[in-house]
Amino acid sequence: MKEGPDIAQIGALIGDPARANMLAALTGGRALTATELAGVGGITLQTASTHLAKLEAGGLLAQRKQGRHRYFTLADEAAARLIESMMGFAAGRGHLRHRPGPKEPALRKARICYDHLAGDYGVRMLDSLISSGSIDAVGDGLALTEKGESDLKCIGVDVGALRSSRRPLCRSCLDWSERRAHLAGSLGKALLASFLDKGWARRATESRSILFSPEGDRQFLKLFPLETN
Amino acid sequence: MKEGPDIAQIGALIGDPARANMLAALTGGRALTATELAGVGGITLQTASTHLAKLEAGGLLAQRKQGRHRYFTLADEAAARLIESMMGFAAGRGHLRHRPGPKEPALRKARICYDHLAGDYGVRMLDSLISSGSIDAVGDGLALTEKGESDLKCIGVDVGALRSSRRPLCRSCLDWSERRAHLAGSLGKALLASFLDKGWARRATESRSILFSPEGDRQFLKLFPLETN
DNA sequence: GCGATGCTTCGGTTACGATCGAAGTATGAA
DNA sequence: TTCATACTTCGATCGTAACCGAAGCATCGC
Repeated sequence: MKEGPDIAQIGALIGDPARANMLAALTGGRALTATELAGVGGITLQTASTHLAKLEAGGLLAQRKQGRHRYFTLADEAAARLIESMMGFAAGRGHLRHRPGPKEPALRKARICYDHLAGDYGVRMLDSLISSGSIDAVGDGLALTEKGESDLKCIGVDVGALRSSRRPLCRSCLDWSERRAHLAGSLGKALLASFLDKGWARRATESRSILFSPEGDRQFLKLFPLETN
Repeated sequence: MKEGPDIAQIGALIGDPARANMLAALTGGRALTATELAGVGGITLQTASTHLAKLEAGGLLAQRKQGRHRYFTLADEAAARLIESMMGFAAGRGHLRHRPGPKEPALRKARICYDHLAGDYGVRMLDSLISSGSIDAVGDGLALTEKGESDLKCIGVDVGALRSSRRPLCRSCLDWSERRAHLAGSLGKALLASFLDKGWARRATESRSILFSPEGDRQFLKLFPLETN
């Protein structure tokens, strides 16, 4: 025994409620200050400071000093994916932080997941891309097809530029509210960015919700129709 | 805030060293008794009993009563993948339970990861299957090709039977010692089973190592040659 | 039936870490 | 320089949960 990686350390880091709340908040993709994170954790600034130091030492967070503020984000995509996968598992086992029910319908409809679209709309988008033949669900993974590449160009997403990054283009991410996969990876990020850019939707200020305008809603639903068979 | 799944609960479950050790031991795929798990956790039977009850309540473990023994396993593949992904993350951040170095070379060479082959040999096998065209690494996932299906039939792995199960055929799993992917899923399981079946290798009794016989070693290396370019 | 083994439950101790008040450091504004 | 804001470090308190000894069930072998 005593061989292999030590999962107890990160487990313990995530295992504290205040820290878990901060991590969950950072899943929103925004950089937050220590004071803001103390708020979401429900603790004082001093306590938050020690928590944040521990999370950073554990490799879960990264910080960037800017003036007298200190902005925290999840350390990288690996950290984000770990938190997301824990959320998926927890949701599957019914470990929820609130009484179940439609507490936050907006959140279930569309929200941000690190940097891409999740919730009902996220799942619908991936389903639609697959049924239209833009994305191949082959084996356990996702791959963009040639048709998909040209279709996306029409919406204004330049796939070529995305390919140059080291980050995978398509990645499937388990949605905790829908219990199904939605599209992550640099393509997922670019798509969400384009919706925001077009003014179809905007980020809520206090929550992870993505709020679609009536017109944006119409466009989105037209662009990603549901399979009808 | 307070929306979404509660990751603190499972985090705390995994965060205790004794529990983490037990979970890591169960990654070996074998069902273990409460007494055995108390041993790997370094605690008394009473303490282990309460830990195991908590892990089961949290949905991480399943138990099966057999006579006066109580056998524990990871609850399902989702639980196993969660533990594996935490191991991968922990290893990437240098959180190891022992002083680094070649402590357990056998373990790094070949070991069991829930139910499939991991370590150097596991990574080599997947690389070889990809470069021979048996498996397509498309997008972020893995898919068996027609060539692969017929090739595997020659080694005595019946892919048709595997397809009928709900479990995905190919799945990539991050190897914590090699920091690269190896093959999981029902195909990964079937391949390891066939090696054991053929007598090429056997499981170590006290560790997660897979021990290849000299002849098995030869056969394995011949069957899965390394790309030489 | 009896004793032995495997495991659980109970009770009490103990230690670790989360918490906050208070004081200290750094950056910016005036 | 002085004051204010953002954050860290120190010190002390306090609660929770890990832990084990002892006792209680359940199952097996005889």
